[in-house]
Amino acid sequence: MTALRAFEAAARLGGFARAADELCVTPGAVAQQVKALEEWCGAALFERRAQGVVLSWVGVRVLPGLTGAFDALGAAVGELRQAALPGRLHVAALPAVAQLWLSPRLPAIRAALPDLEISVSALEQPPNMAREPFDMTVFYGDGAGLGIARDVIFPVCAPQLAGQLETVEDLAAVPCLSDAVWAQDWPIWLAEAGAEVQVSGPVYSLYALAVEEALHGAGVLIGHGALVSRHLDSGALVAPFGTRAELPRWLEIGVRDGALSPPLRALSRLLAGKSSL
Amino acid sequence: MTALRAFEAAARLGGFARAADELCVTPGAVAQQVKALEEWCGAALFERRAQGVVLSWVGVRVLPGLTGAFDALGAAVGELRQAALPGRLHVAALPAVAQLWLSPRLPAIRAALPDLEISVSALEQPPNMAREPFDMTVFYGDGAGLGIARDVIFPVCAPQLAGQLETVEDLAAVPCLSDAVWAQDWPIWLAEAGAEVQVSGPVYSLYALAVEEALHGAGVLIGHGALVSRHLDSGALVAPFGTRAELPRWLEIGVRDGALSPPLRALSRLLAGKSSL
DNA sequence: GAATACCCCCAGTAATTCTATGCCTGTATA
DNA sequence: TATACAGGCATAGAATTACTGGGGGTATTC
Repeated sequence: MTALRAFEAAARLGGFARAADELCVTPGAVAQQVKALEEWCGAALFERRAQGVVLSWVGVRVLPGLTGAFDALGAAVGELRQAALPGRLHVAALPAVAQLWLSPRLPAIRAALPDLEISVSALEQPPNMAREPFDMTVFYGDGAGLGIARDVIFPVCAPQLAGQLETVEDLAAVPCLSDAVWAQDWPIWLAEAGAEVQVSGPVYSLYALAVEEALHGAGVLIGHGALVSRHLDSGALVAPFGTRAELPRWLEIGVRDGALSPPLRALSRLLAGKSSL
Repeated sequence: MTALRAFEAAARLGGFARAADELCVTPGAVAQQVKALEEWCGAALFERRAQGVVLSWVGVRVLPGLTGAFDALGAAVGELRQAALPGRLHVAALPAVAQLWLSPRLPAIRAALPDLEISVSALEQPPNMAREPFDMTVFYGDGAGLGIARDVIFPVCAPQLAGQLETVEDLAAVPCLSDAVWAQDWPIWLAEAGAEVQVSGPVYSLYALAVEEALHGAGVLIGHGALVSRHLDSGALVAPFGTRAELPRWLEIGVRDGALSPPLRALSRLLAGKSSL
């Protein structure tokens, strides 16, 4: 059973490490389960190569059925959760999105939809909606989902720091904050701005933390439109330069395939409709 | 996961005890799993009544999807086993059938189909083919499957004992062997024979054991046609009376729904074709 | 009014699964 | 050519999970 899950994930994702990631276990655990399954059925499911594993013929043959079965199981579990407590919604979002975009909107949404109980989980990677018990996701994606806003980046900083920034080249003289997983943001924007200057500064593992530091005047942050607009509106942050770089990705809402339940439809409408905030 | 299995079985079979039976665990284990699932999803899946449990509205709603998902999983596992080792067949049969009917036929079948590796498991109850990894079952059923022979019962005994049996009433004077799960055999046959006589004798939990005892002259056994015909042919047992009671059930072969693999087709043809033996 | 057939609860135990570690192999980098 | 690195293997011990076995309760059945 567990072995089937491990095999399905490894086969679908093409590696034990990735499967381990999805299943939230160590690669060793996946390897063990796959090996147990191979012993049970008496045939090799993968060919082991130095650079990873590739599906054997038997594996190729059984993967579609297995994937379909697990998807059906995931759908049944989702149906169970919804039938049990129709007003409960569970949203998964990138930590930065959850804290900087979703969280400020929740009070108004909870007031508008008082019968809903909305839970939020912060995840680094978008979950597999067909398997995990989430009702909605808010992540940056390639535009396949329900788009909220294009991701645009531009430097932002506390107002008192903006006086030091006359030209783009002045950035070399101040700390330039950035996020670890979005390490390319500064180079991309600098290229867009046509600047040759090298910038440097502290790197944060949590974007919200970098925003916090920028609010306190710790440096210039490379801001993401949707995540800093609130502070731009309030004046707590300002954008010292006019140049904006558009990234090829959108902040978007994802829902399970199939019929949207009324509460889910109401929530997604509220979230998508307020994109201009 | 385990909880989903437990719930599905309990809901489908209408009781924790029956589910426990199918899953080969104690009823307490099923109750625990179902309770855990109810706590996880936050709604009652069953209504507890004194005479058992009945599905709640939520339970009714999610059962079909869950059953379908588990069936799909079972089918995928079956596909895996077959793809891994196409020549391996696993037959489930009633212990008596396995020992007295199937086992004598296997040598000839193995000779005819040398590429097949045929395993046999003795089970008291027919397994759920959609879930358990069996390729074929041989049980007594109501005629829905591939019938082999109608179940007929009649007394049989060792030849030296037959001399003591002039009339049906003489049965009261000799030990009348019977099987624990087929306790009604003697009353049914006696009613068919129109006799008022009361018979008694040792009861066996294993029909094959009762046959063995009858061969040794320990008493008169209520014989099942398919299970004693071999000994009647060899003369090791004789039927002292002409009356035969036909039971409303047939010895029959069951296979998974869908396409029969060539090895399975060959095996079922051999087994069904040799029913006259 | 016993016997039966269910299910509930709890504590201890048994089984499974996971982590942690060191090792190996082939690829990519310097 | 040397060196890091990514991915998988193997084992033992640890943690989690699931199961058993006991006692108890409540309706139906004969």
